[in-house]
Amino acid sequence: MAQIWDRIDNILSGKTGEKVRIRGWIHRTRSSGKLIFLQVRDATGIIQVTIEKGGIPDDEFEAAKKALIESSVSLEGQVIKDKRAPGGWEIHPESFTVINSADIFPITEQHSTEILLDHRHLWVRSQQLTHIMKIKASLLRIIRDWFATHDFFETTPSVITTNAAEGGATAFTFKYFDQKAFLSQTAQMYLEALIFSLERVWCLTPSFRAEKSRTRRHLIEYWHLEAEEAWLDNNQNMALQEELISYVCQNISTACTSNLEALGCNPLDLQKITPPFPKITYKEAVTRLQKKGFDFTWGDDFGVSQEKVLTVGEEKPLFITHFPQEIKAFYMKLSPDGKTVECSDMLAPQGYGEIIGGSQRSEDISSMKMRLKKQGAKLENYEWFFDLRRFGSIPHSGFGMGIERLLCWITQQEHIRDMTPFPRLVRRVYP
RNA sequence: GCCGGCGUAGCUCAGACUGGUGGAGCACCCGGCUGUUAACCGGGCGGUCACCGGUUCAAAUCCGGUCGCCGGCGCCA
Repeated sequence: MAQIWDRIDNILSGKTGEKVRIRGWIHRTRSSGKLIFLQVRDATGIIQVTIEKGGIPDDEFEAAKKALIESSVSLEGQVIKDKRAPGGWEIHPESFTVINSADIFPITEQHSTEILLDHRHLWVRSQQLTHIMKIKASLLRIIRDWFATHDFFETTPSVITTNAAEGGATAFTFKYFDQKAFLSQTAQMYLEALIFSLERVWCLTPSFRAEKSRTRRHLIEYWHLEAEEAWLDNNQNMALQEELISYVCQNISTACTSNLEALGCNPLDLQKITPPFPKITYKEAVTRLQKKGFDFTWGDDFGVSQEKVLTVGEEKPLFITHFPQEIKAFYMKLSPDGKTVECSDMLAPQGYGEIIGGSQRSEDISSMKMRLKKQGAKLENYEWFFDLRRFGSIPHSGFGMGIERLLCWITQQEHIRDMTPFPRLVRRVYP
């Protein structure tokens, strides 16, 4: 027999009739003897259920009174508009069933970071993480929309590889039958191979970095969005990035208004993110830092304090272009000056850090080989990559974005670990 | 990898400086309460003071070591 269940968000917006049937979990519970107040949660919201002694059969009343937080329940009753109820609406049940009477829930109002991470499988039920996961789902949907309407093909490269593109020292290695392989740090090289048939490609894959980073901006495993575009130079590459980020911010602002507000964000701030974004060269950034008293010379890379100073007061993300080749990857195209590369980092405002790194790609095999040798890389692993320059090479560019970094800035949260349900951190791989 | 902080009841913490019979709030259980918003009131349950060693008549407390967790930096998205 089919039963129709009402959604709590519909009840709270007054869209359902007077009699409703819901199922969910007890979020909070209070009792004053002959009156029980339950906050019941489903995937769409929370509503107060008020049960009077005598309003339902006595055994159901006693079961409801005894049920602890996170017990699963179903009930049927009248919807009443009442100012005293959180949300303005409540249900007065005629029948009430405890599906599973929960054990004592280990997470209470007071809790340390450690306990929350140890009980992550239960903490994912929290309002904070629920709002973030809903926004993340919207974020991914909006990104797919944008690429689909800009002539990109979504592709599915492997996350198992023999080249550690970022140098090798920070890649996870594992036994691949009788060979050694790495967990991917980037899909970029594979995307480059795909532009020769598809021209504009993108992908979303996990990337893995075996760096012992202990910061609020790092995950060992993160969702990496990467795109590669045939025929585009670095300026056109940046134009794509600012369009994409703006589109995402505009649409998140309207699609996730209540979730953003629940997290303490003002959705209108995201409306202000429109192209173009400010752009400065690495050289200008160095000058700015020196003027502010930093002991910083050409060739140094920016640390956290430098990034904060450069982005302070900015509403929009900031592009920094043309870094010295020595501090950037071997595959970036050398600029005409011979010292810098055609690249750009997009820094989020308020010190949320680099959210996108992009560049025009080198087509010069010998210069790439020279730079790889300096890193001590094994050139034979890159032969297939050089082949891409031997068979119809063209100008092309691409970029990579950390989804969780972007989400952390959009939701203005403290720590990147809350941007993913089961964060993998240096000292934490369970649960 | 470097620097710093923390570890006491299921949870959050006080007690440590100045060694002398381990505490509070929350959770949970029992009782009371028909409008609660982290409800409230009364009672109860609850401990290898992270672990190992040392000093001492006596160690949660002082000393040494180990382990675990958190924060920051570096590296990066």
